[in-house]
Amino acid sequence: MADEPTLVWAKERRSPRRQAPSVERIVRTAITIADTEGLPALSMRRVAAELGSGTASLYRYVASRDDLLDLMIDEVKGAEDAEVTGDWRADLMSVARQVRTTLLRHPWLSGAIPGRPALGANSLRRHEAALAAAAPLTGDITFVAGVVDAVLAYVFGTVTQELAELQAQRRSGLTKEQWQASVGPYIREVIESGEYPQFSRRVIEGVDRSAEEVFEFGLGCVLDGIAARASR
Amino acid sequence: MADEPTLVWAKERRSPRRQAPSVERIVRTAITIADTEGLPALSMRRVAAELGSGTASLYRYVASRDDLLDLMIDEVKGAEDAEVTGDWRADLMSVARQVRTTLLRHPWLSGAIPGRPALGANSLRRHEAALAAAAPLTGDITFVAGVVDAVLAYVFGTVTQELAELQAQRRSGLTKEQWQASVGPYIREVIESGEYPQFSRRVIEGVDRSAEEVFEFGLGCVLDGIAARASR
DNA sequence: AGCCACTCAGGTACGCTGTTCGCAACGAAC
DNA sequence: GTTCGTTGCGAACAGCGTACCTGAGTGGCT
Repeated sequence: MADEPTLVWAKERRSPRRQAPSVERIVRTAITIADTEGLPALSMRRVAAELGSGTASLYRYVASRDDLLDLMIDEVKGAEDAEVTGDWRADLMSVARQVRTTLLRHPWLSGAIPGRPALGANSLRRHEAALAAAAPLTGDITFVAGVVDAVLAYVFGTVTQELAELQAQRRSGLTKEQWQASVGPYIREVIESGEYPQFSRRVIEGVDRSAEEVFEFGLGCVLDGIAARASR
Repeated sequence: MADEPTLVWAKERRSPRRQAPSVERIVRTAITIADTEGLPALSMRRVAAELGSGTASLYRYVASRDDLLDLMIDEVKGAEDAEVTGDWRADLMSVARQVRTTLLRHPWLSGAIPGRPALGANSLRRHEAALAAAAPLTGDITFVAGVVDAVLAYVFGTVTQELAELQAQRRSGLTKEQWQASVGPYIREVIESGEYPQFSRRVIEGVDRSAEEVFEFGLGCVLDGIAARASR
């Protein structure tokens, strides 16, 4: 302390060793960024900036951006927690609805999942819960597995469809009105071409059901089919 | 009003007076690159190199990489061509199988679709075909639309699951054996933890069915469910 | 023939990305 | 006090999408 530099401003700014960004903080921050700004906006620099740390520091905790995505996916799946009542139909519906909510709450999720096996702890827990829900159907685990795969596949598929328009809208950077104004004429043109009679009927005559109703309808179909097969 | 169309398909193609790297050649080249090397390897420079042209030249025919992806998706869907016999079940199965084949033939497809509305000419044609296939079920177009959405959602979902492991394997750059050797111990550990009894049963007792069988089983469920709901 | 208007290929450059390397600063152990 | 492993991170690299601009080539006009 004796020979402290006399001029404060002559001192270089030594790195004050900021607080360490743990894996969990990194993942959580990445998730909020992806939630609010979309997957393309999620860069390592962006995460580091949000955390107030250096970019390179992240690589002490996460091997790569790809790994970070894997961690994000599993983290987000951890929010689900279904209880098993023994009524396979109700339980599977509950699992399906939870998966749907998660996918909708994190619009980037459906785009991040393809190409990655779901082997994280939370993915496994969810899978386990789904299997347990379907287990009362039969003792044949192969059948149960098939049922679970089918239900989860359906859920992922519908929600992906449901999100498509929303995502495209966001990507284009337009407001909802601007978007519809730019899509409308194209659709009208398609209809007027006369080449897509069923599609036209769907657009014109079809009742505009909410995404939730569409989801429940399809889910009902799948579960009905399962019930039919199980009782054979 | 400046009606700048946001949809690629709404933009009319300019007619190149001179023969040059046309849109079709660009799209086709991009598809082969994505097929053989994966989506991440698909860069504008890579496409230009393959075509023997300058990178910047591509932008005369394609507005952006994103637009190129839209065009690729629609191009690839053009290969499908289902005929309608009037037997809704057989016809829907045929549509479903064709969609599956397409998704498998182009492993990048399932990862490129999320976030994009399917409004291209070929997407519409396929949707039209699916609606026509389901039309004999009932006169209620809303019901028909729901059915088609459910079936296509299921197909997309299962194939995405089916591709997950394959894609991860490719991403890791390992051979099939190396991959299995690296995953195996982890799975064993998961099983031995005892926390996932149903999952363990599935792995140990479950019959290992082929991807095709899994697909057909789930498809059967969905169609059975539809049949049950239609007859009510 | 000479000129203009125009199209279009493509080199260059900018700002961004993921990721690596090596150094500086620290806490603990000796 | 010295050493040593650990940790934060500035700087740099290769590669990306793409906007800008130059120059070459073409067709129609005078």
